Formats: sequence, structure tokens, C-alpha cells
Amino acid sequence: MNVNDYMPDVSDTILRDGTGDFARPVTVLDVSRQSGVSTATVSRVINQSPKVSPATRGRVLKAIEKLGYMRNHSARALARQKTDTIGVVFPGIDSGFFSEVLKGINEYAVSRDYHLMVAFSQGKDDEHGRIAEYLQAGRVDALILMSLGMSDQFVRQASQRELPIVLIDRPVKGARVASVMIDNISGAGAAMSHLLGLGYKRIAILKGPDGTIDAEQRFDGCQRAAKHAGYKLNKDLVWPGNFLWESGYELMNNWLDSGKPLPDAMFALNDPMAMGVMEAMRERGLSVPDDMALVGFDDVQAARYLGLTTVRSPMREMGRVASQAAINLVTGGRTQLEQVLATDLVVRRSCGVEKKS
Amino acid sequence: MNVNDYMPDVSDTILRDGTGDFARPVTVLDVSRQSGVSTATVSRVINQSPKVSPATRGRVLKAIEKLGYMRNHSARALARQKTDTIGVVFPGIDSGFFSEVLKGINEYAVSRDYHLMVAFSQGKDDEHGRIAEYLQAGRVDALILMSLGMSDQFVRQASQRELPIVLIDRPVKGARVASVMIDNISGAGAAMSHLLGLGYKRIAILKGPDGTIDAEQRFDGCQRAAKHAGYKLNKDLVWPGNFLWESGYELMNNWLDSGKPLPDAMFALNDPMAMGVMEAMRERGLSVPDDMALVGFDDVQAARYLGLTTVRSPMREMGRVASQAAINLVTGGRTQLEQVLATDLVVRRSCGVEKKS
DNA sequence: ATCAGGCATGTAATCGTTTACATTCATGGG
DNA sequence: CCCATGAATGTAAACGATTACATGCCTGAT
Repeated sequence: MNVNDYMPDVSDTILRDGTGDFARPVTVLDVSRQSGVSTATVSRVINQSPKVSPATRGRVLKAIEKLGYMRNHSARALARQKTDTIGVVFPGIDSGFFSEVLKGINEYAVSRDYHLMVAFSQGKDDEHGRIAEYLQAGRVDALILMSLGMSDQFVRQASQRELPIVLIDRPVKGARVASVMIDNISGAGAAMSHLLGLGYKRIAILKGPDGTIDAEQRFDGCQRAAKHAGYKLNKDLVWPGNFLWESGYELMNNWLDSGKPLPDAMFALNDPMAMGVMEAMRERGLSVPDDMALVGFDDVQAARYLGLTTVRSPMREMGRVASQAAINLVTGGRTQLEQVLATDLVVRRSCGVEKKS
Repeated sequence: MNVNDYMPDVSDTILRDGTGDFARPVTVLDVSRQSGVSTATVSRVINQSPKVSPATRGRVLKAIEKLGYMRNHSARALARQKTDTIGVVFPGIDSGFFSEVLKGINEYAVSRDYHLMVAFSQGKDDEHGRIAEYLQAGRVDALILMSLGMSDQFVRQASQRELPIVLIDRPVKGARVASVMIDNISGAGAAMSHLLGLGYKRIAILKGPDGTIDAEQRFDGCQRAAKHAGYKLNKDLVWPGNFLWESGYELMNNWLDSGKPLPDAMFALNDPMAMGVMEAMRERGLSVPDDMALVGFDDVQAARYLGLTTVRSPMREMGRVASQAAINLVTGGRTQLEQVLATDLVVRRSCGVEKKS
């Protein structure tokens, strides 16, 4: 844990070059002179080429250390036509879901010696611009898109470039892209079955925005599970949400204002909405799960703190898989273009079964 | 919002060059030929140099559009010795604090046309390595470090390089770095005063890890506020924490197991610990604030959902300021090297004053 | 008519690597 | 003793921009 284990000689060598001149960086040329070989050989040593005699390699390494040489990324990228970097487009608003995915992306990328460039896409419009910038030759070797606002058409066009693209949480038909998704249908089905299994009769569903895959698949999962259990979804209890906290909060408030009786249970198709519902209830002194059971979807960090029963999306894993796909595409390895990851139900107290302690 | 506003002619031109050859990207040379000028002039147009006649500019722009030219980042960086990119080292574990800071960093960076490269530092050890990698010439123009595990010595060594460094949430004496911090002392003082003002007599304090600036300053703020109010801190009620959820959870459980009476109120020096305390209490059927009032620090996203009274750290703002400092350092602008941002108290229900609805 | 001065543009060196190809040299088989 | 072979190394041309400097041309003052 000593600093010097990691950056030996920093203060002694890296900081100064032989001449005491600070301005000019140390280049392969300097190293080659210092060790009496050509720049080509230096490059070979740096890139671990096997065609260098041990003796020479030794001398070069010594020179590198002595001069504190560090290779210049831009020059290398220019010459090799590769940046060893993958670009990630991150949605501006994030409940923690994408941050977690990002960590997964990073984990795998690091293991393959890749770096990460991230762009946040605030709005829909901006988004396109940012991506276009990334498409610029020479910035990144591949792109992972976590933004949902993008039109399919845009993705299709972008995918026409030579840059590999990986989509998180959404496929685009007709585009040359890889995508990693989660098994929304089974996940939602599991949650629904769980509620039904607990004996709840009037189950409300708080949907996501129309047109997004997640929202649709999750609702689909609900319907299938209901059908399978011989339960009929009550149209009045299917509410339109938009996946944001506010959406759950407002809808619940409206419902309560209307004086209609609460359902037995509610399945909010993502966690932020479920948390909004919880808050609205709490403010009125209502209890989850006593007055109404509640289940969410995604298992964002806060869900744990709130004791929210939810369907876990394997976010880390998604990131890892996406990262892997991206890098494989870059390096020419084979990759499965459409991957679906399993979800699982995390039972906490909000659905009304946890043993009280 | 039409795709074509952003990527005109993608499918028609960018993909092929004149020869029908897919491999070779379009370069300034192609543009220069197409428009009948030299590459220098093309470059001038690209870089918005004023010394180009409108007529020529027009022709060049037309050629650029026609060929779908995009400038190559690596080549540009190599020639200019600048990458227009700033590196951000992000801690692996994050309760949402740093994600928020990151957004702030991004906001400002985007406004100055800078890009972000991020590295996560999982462990202490890894951390140094990652940073060293970034120090490599030519990857980034500046570094923003959000990691706390780093030793001062390491920071000092790193700062010896020509790369500007900005530290979040911690200054390092003797190092040539800029730092942006928050006013922990006033913040903690405000929280403490608030609790005292509410009439709580036995106030516990859950500290952070020894040796971190935040922990120390916050505790210092408590002491000052206490002294100012003529209140004497009870040594038995000052607990050692480490800023993690688990820490609050365990300490509270231990306390409850011990059978000692609860304090009137507790000030946990960051939110995750406060949330751990909350959870431990909830599991025993105890109520916040009825059985014990609770205040946290930072105002992470979940604090809102949990109704936790806390001191808000201006995370977005910190990011923005750090970003600004970094870019100013790069571009040679003057920058205040040590900036302290104000905090403010956010009163929610956990401290026992919110009007019930 | 001449020429200083400024604007628009071109020429070519430069940034720091990588890598195809050329060269050198020693080795062992014939 | 010669030469084919192959390992180790060197030479120099990319890679795709930027930019200092040179050049040419037009204008207007003298």
C-alpha cells in the first residue's frame, strides 16, 4: 500500500528529463537514443512484441524507466486507428439504474484495458448532437447507448457508420446494432404471480410510458401472469404512468382525492413510481403494506432502504455484457447480437409478507 | 427534431467516398481536393478562423457536407497537443453523491466543448494505477479526482506533472492542485443548532471515519454550534462511524441491544449512515422522529424519499465549479485554487417538526 | 507608375507512434 | 566453403490534422 509500489521514482525521474527541460515530453525518440536502438525497436518493446532480444528489451526498459517515458495516446491512436476507448451515452435523469450499469460497463472494460468516455444526453435534441460528435472518427472505437429518448430511425442511421453500437434495454429492428435487455416479461410475471399468490384480489397496475419496450413488456408480463392464474385485470385499476417519481406521487394523490377505495395491492412498473406512491400514502398516514401492498421494478438502491418489494434488474450485469459485446465487436470477436438477462423477485416488506421483528 | 438536421446525408454520402471504397475515411485532403483549396484553408474553415474569404468558406463547407467529412480527434489532439477532454476519477462505491457531482462536471464541460473521460477506482490500490494511466500524455488535459482513498503524498506526486488537477471535497497542502469543498462546518453547525433549537437535550453524534476532512470538519461544526449554544456534548453519545450505511445500521443495533435508553436525537454525519440507523430502528418498530429525531448530511436522492432532514451538499454545483476550475487551468485562465461552497439545511420530517398532513 | 501593406491562400514541417519492408548477421545443412 | 533461412533490428512512410512562414495579389497613397 506504499505509494511507491505504484509510481516508483515519480519524483526522481518522471518529472525531469535528462536535460532538465520541462516543456518537451519524452518521446520514443528520446528512449531510442538513450538505449541506442531505433524507434521501431522501442515501439516493439512497448507493445510487447516477441521479436526483440531479451538483452535489448532490458536496455530499452531501463531507458524508459530512467526517462520516465509514457506513450502518447493521441499519436498511438492515430497510427493504429484505434483508441481503446468506448463511448457511453448516459441519460441525464437517472434514478441510479444507469449509474449502476455504467459501473458494470467499466468493470469489463477495465479488464480488457479499455477506457470509457461518457456523454450525458440531457434532452432528446441535444442527444443526437452528442452522439454525432462521438461518431467523429477517432474518438471512440464503439458506442454504448443507454438513452431511451432516441428515435429508432436515428439509431438506424447512426448504425450505418462503421462504429459498433450496443443498445441498453432496447433493440432496434433493422439496425446493425447489438442490444442487451432484461427479461421484463418473466420479471413482471413473477411479481404479479407473487401478489396473486398472496391472495390480493384488487390489483392495480401503474404502467410506464407508452411506446417504450420496458413498459410494454412489463405490462405484457402482467397480463400473461394474470391470465395464467385465471385472474382478470381490472381496467379501472390500470393507470398510465411515465416511470418518474412524480408520476406515482400524483396519480396516487389523485386517486386518494377522488375518494375511491384503495386497491388491495399495486404493481408499479418501476421503482421511482412506486416510491412516489409510497410517499403520497405516507403523507396521508396510510401504511404500506397494511393499507395497500406495493411492488416495484428494477431494485434501485433506494428500494432497499424503503423496504420495497421489487423485481431486480441485473444492472451491473447488463453493463458488463454490453461492454463485452462492444469490445468483441471492435476486436472482431463473435457476439450474440441480442441478449436477454434474467430478472428476479426481491421480496421485502412492502408486499406484506415479511416477518415483522 | 428531424434526424436529418443532425446527420444529413449519412446514408448517401458518408458511407461511401467517391471511389466506392468503404475503408478509407474522408480527410482534410479529400475536402481540399473537392473544393480546390489547400488543406490549410480547409483547416482554417473547420476551426472558424476569420482569415478566410466568405466565398472560399462556402465552397469548403459545401465540400465538407458533400463528403461527410468529420475531423479526426486523434490527429487533431496530436497536432494541437490538446485533447479537449478532462478525466474524472470516480469512486467505485457511491451513494449518489458523486454521480450528481459528475453531472455538474458534465454540465459545465459541455458548455465549453469539453469531453469527459471517466475512470472508476474500485479499491485504493487500483486507484493509483488508474490515475497513473491518465497521467499518460495525451489522454486528457486535466484531471478531476473524486476519490477519497488516495494518500496526500500520492496526490502531491501526481500534481508534479504538468497536468492540472482538481480535487473534490478535499484540499492537499503542499500540492499544486485546485480543490472545491463544501462548508462542512457551517452545515453541521446549522444542523446542530436546529436540533438544539427544537429542545433536544441528549443528542448523539455519529461521526465519520477519522482522518477525512469531511468527517473532521463536520464534527468540528457540531462542537462549535454546541459551544455557542452553551450545550455540552456528551462523550458517550459520540459514536465512531465510517460513512457507510452498514455502519449506522450496526451501531444502532448494538446500542439497542445494549438496552441503553435512546438519545433524544441523533446527528449522523452523512446520509447513508442516517439511513442505516433508520432501518435498524424501523426493524424494531421504533419511530423516527417520535422515538428519536434524526438528521443526516449530504441530501442524497434517497434522503428525500425517506423524509430525512439533512444538510444539503450542493453536489451539482461542486461539479460545475470543479469543471470550471479544471478548464480554466487548462486554458490558462485565472482560477481561485480553493473554493468552498455553501451548504443549507433541508428540514424534513425526521427531525420532528414537519407538519403532519 | 510604384510600392508599402494587408488580406487570402498555399507550402511544408510538425505532432509521436506504428509497421511494412529492407537490411544485417549468424547458423546449420549440403 | 557456400547459401538458404530466419531472427533481430533499422529505415522510412504512413496516420490526419495544425500552423509558422512564404507567397501572391489587390488596393490606395504618393
